[in-house]
Amino acid sequence: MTLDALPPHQGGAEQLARLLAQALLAGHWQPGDVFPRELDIGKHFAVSRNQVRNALTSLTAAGLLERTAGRGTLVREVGDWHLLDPLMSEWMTGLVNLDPQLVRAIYAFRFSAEPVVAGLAAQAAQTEDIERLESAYAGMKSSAGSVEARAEHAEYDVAFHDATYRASHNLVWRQMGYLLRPSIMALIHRSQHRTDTLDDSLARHRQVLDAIRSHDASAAETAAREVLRRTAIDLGIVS
Amino acid sequence: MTLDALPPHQGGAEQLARLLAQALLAGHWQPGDVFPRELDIGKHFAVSRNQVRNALTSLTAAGLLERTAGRGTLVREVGDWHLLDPLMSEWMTGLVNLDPQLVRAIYAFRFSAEPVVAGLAAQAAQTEDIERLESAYAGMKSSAGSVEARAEHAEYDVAFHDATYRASHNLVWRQMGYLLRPSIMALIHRSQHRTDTLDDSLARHRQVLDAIRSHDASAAETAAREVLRRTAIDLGIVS
DNA sequence: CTTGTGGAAATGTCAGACATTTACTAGACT
DNA sequence: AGTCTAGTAAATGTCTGACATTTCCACAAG
Repeated sequence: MTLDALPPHQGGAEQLARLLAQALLAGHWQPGDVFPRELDIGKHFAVSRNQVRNALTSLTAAGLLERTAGRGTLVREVGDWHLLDPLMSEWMTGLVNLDPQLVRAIYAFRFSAEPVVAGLAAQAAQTEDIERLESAYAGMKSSAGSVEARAEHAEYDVAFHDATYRASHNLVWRQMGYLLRPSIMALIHRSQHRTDTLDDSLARHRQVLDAIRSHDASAAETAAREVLRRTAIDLGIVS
Repeated sequence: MTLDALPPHQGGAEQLARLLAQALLAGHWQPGDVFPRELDIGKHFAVSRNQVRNALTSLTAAGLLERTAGRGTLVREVGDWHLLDPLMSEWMTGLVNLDPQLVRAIYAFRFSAEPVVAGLAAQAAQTEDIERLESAYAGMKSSAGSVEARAEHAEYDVAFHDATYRASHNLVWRQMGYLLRPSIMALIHRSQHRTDTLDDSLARHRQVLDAIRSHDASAAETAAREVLRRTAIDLGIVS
């Protein structure tokens, strides 16, 4: 694989990093492939070697690449990617054709984890957590009608789930909020968002909110599972 | 806080990063404090500005620091730390006096997550997963007797739990194996490792192994909970 | 067949100058 | 007095060129 298929770029090393990362995430290179050399990348995109090195440092930290002096830069296999790195979430979020294997893996994780998190949230939620959830829910509701507000709706959707993770009041679970954004964005992108499915999704979110507000852990668990079942349908994972 | 209290260092930027990170993790600086300037760090440790910048890049990527041109380097608050970053695990592993709040947070996470993971592992485990678990269990057993083999025992303990996460065959859960090392190391460091508690721990691990081997998800869940109850006692979280 | 030696090619490191951003200070003007 | 506006200092960010180090490979000597 060469660099020729990649679009031009404009801006600093972060833009370059995003560009290269998304090419990797889209599978333009196979695991074990040698990645282009620093100087070639710099020449192709007309940036300094510094910028290239900064970008590659990010990709290496995210587990996408493996660099060794003398040998060059190799592409690591999917199992080694740091899916929980916030940078990864950012890169995945803007990607339209995310690898279906990844989408399914993230969904499977959420399906096993989020009920537990919702249960913890029901136990640990404070007033401010409830307020965050209510505010996000209200946003989802108000942006549910129009088609052009689907980006806004997605943001509120992300905010709702992130608020759930934060409400667990656990430092580790809280970190995983990052993972939600690409998952939900993929959801929004694939689903048609017909009015009935949106209403259904909204109702299920409300169940979660109510259960957490009344500190009912087991109700929160089952309600979270129901939300994710709806998600699975919209993602095309089950029918 | 100044740099004077830190031990000297020897080696590349990674060593320096570890040193500074461990100082941060130990709470030598408060959130919001200004971190020493690049040139001062370089002067103090007699390294080039490049090394310092490389080290600080790692700390920034891990969410420990926030850097802005003109203002300087600030220490971020605990909630922003990327606890799931593998580098963080590496830094925490070698730290003797880990913040008890962190130890408890990681333990609470494991207590809520690991039963689920064990359940998934029971459903998804292949032959090679079982073999990994058995090999780790055998290592734990063989190194259980002697006191001087406690480091070796810890490695097998880590390997056992890591194998459990891997056996879930989920790309996201698999990433979390990193988090186990500092947790288990803290455990080893604090517990006296008397023979009876070791035997008890071993027996509970065996329950998990058996449940996964026989693909009994709910048995694996309860067995994992039992392992973690033993862990909680040894960590001094409950009595 | 093995071993060693040299060179090519890649990433890693260094040093210095310069750019950019930020915060603060002093002064002019109203 | 108060407020806006240069101007300056100080920090991180960037560029450039040279050099160091590691790795691989080819080729020749034993």
